[in-house]
Amino acid sequence: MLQLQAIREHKEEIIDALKKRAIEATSLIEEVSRLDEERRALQTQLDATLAESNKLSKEIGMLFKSGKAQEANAIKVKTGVLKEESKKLGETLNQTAESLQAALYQIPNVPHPSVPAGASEADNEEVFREGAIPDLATDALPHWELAKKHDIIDFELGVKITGAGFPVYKGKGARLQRALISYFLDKNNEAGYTEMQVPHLVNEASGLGTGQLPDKEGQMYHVGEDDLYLIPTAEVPVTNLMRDELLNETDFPICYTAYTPCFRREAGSYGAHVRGLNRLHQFDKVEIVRIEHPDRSYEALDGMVEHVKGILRELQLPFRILRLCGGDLGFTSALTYDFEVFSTAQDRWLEISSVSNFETYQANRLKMRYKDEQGKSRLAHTLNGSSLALPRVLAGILENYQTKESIQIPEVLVPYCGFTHID
RNA sequence: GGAGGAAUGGCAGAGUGGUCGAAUGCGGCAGUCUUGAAAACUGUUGAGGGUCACACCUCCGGGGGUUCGAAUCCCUCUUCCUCCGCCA
Repeated sequence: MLQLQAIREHKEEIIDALKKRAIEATSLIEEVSRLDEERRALQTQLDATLAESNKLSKEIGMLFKSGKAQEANAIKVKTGVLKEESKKLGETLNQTAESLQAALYQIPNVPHPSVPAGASEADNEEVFREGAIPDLATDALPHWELAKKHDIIDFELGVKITGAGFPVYKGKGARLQRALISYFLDKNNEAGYTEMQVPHLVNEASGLGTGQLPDKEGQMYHVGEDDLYLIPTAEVPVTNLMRDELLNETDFPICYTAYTPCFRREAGSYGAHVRGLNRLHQFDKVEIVRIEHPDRSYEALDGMVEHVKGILRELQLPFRILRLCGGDLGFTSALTYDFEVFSTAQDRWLEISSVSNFETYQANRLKMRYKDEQGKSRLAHTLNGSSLALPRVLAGILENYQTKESIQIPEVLVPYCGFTHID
């Protein structure tokens, strides 16, 4: 959620910057401004009424104490009127505040100056590329066929017990998954991220805090009976750890990493591009989250990008980094870098990590603040990134490391797996 | 699931229906002392709205009610603690 003060002070700049997202926000922003002014006017009116009422109440107290009950009762008539008045004003004020909130929820974050304008992923900007694309045999297989050939992932079995998009990992497939999780967590720990184990279900307040609600409830599994949501990413529980916290400057940076399964309904996405591991309802991911001082958040973002780079280098997977254009940028993000691994057998790039700076957008909803040198409370910056998402890394490994008869295990993973190849 | 108790500032913890945004301690900040630090002493220190700045308003877990007036009384929800039941 954008800060009202920012909208008051930089209305034109914000409207202008949002054009990069290929949206025209003028009317929404104007609506917010109007409601904001209305709300403040009502608040002032209500405050004055309450002030008057408070004053009279005190007088009544004094009069009763000195035995002047008759005078006191005379004033009571006045306070009765004021009470009616403030009740009405309060109701109008609440309605206006709710409308204001609703309008604010509809405005996405303002893109960072470096974000290229654009309507779709076609306008994303490649900023980095590394790693040789392996020269595979012409009959190289996509991962879903490799998975079947080596009997390491069973999609049909998942369909039987749950439904499409819930694969069952078997034998060395399952062990490779576990190896990847441990390896990622170890790398993140080494880089200073504190490992956390968090709940996989969250309440509504958490979903609102990181911005999955109120807009994207269709993407989350909802447990109606208990009104809880299955997490679509560890970002939600981990970032919400600091919700409603008032931090000190010396607390920064706060760096967390967590492994969790992620649950996504992915309503309406079917077809060839979602085959195999490309898009799942349940998948594993290791996430990194940072809470930063506003002055250092972009430095931190660069650090996170370098960190993820280092992991992909060790895995020796060919990858590229994209700076997302406005149209492809997530609703809450100010700047996002996507990492993509080249899947040789599918001849396409697969997104495996997304590293973002949300600036104060999430912190504003989360009421995540810190005290600055002057003792003023200010909003912190939140960042997160996948480090890394398992299925597509697995797809990349299977496809890029395949030989005629087996799949080699990347060297760094061998100590974690306990085997050197899958045959 | 059943029966009791509790929820107060960054933390701990008092609180009589009006003078309570709230004692006290710890912590934080500033100062005195010191070569410096620690200790001690002095002062200061909740959050949000609003204002150029004041004024003023709101907030004692959430919501509602009683009252001229609620941290304090009532209802309700949530959470935590104790006991019982069930149980990985």
